[in-house]
Amino acid sequence: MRDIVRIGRVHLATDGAAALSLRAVARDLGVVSSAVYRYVASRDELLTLLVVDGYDELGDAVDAAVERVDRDSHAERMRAIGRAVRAWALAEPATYALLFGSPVPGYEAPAEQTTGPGTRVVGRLVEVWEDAWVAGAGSLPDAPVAPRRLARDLARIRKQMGITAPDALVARGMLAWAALFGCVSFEVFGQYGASTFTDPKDIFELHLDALVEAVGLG
Amino acid sequence: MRDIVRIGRVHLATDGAAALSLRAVARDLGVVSSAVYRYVASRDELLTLLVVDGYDELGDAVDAAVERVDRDSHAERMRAIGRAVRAWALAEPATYALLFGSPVPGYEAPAEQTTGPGTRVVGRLVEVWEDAWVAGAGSLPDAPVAPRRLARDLARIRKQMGITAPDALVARGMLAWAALFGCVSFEVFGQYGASTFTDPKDIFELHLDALVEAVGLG
DNA sequence: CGAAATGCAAGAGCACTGCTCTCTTTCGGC
DNA sequence: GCCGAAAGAGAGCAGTGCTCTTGCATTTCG
Repeated sequence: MRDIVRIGRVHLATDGAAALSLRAVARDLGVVSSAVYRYVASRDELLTLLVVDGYDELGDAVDAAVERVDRDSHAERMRAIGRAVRAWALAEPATYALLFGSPVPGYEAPAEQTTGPGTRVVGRLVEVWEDAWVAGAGSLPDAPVAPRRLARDLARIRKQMGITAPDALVARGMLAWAALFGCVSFEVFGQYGASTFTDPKDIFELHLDALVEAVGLG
Repeated sequence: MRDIVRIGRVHLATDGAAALSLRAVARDLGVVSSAVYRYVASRDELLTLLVVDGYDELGDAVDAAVERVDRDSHAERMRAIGRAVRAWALAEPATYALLFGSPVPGYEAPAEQTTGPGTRVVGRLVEVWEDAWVAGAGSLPDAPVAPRRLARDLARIRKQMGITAPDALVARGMLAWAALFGCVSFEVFGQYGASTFTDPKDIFELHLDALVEAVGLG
């Protein structure tokens, strides 16, 4: 069982998500294909196991990185999260693609199992921003955001996550969140072009600075 | 031949990229599978045709949108590009996923055919920023960017694309580019969560404003 | 201690996939 | 009318996900 996930991860890293074959996993396990169906209901369920596994690993990496930084250094904590996401994504591109790339066709990750681990990263980000806000370290206006229905949506989000930070910070946070994964995806998926940068980390650090500034932690 | 691409697009939209089957396309075409191989060398080549097709369609959509806006309204031109990308992505999620999502396993888009159409969107963005810069409409410092090797990379990019705008604008432009696709991907791939926003366009417009501001066109 | 019940893996089989090969039909130019 | 090129048909190979039945252990119960 544990072995199935382990070998599945190897295949995922080697051949990618859509090429994940239960038969091949069974072969590597030295067992016939029907035998693994005793432990895993379907290929999709194996995919779900790998999704959860990936979210957990990313979450652990982010947790470890953020805890190494002083709790009062809000900007640096945010940078640590960004760097951890990027480093993990570059180390595990196939798993990253499974989590944040195009959905695998015909496969829908069951929400009850994946939303928990899936929100760990954004949860950490929100934690940092909220900390900065209550410490008075932010520099964003606390005026409510423009369209009223959007303000209502943001109010609901604030309530759900227990945030006291104002609309502008929540909205900017979502942008920074999406932008962070946009940058990482561009780099992992090679959208920038092959040899554009001598060291891609340079431009990432610059972007990270801009995102820190965008949420008022400059 | 044209029919193959046409039906391929239908299947792409219906079942997704990895489920694209040459046999199914042949069936819909009322022809046996081997007959399709007279026109398309492999499944990967069909995928490449669809990639080029998708880039072209997105490029056309962006071109049409940006040309409807006055050439001097730089911020509004940038917004038009962003809106066009989002609208097209939501209308053609499968093709969008093929272009900007996880790479299809075992398939590498041949650069010589795809880089041309693939750079149309970013080319338009660069055009807008460069226009704004030469018109003196930007509000970004023109100090060179921090690490020297990054400055060299950016200088090479400027030369390649014929840009006169300073490092800071080029770097911020790349961030805005990645952030734009990050936002769109989050929305198309459902990373935000299912029913977070009453109208997702609200938050997108807000993010668009922030990106316009980030490149100094606020 | 022997028998029954249970757990687990094997193997065959179905329908599908990409792709290659050979055979046959069809159609246009001379 | 004929001949060659073009294009579809069909069989076949190796792979896939998944189901079902069979057989072999081990464990539990009478």
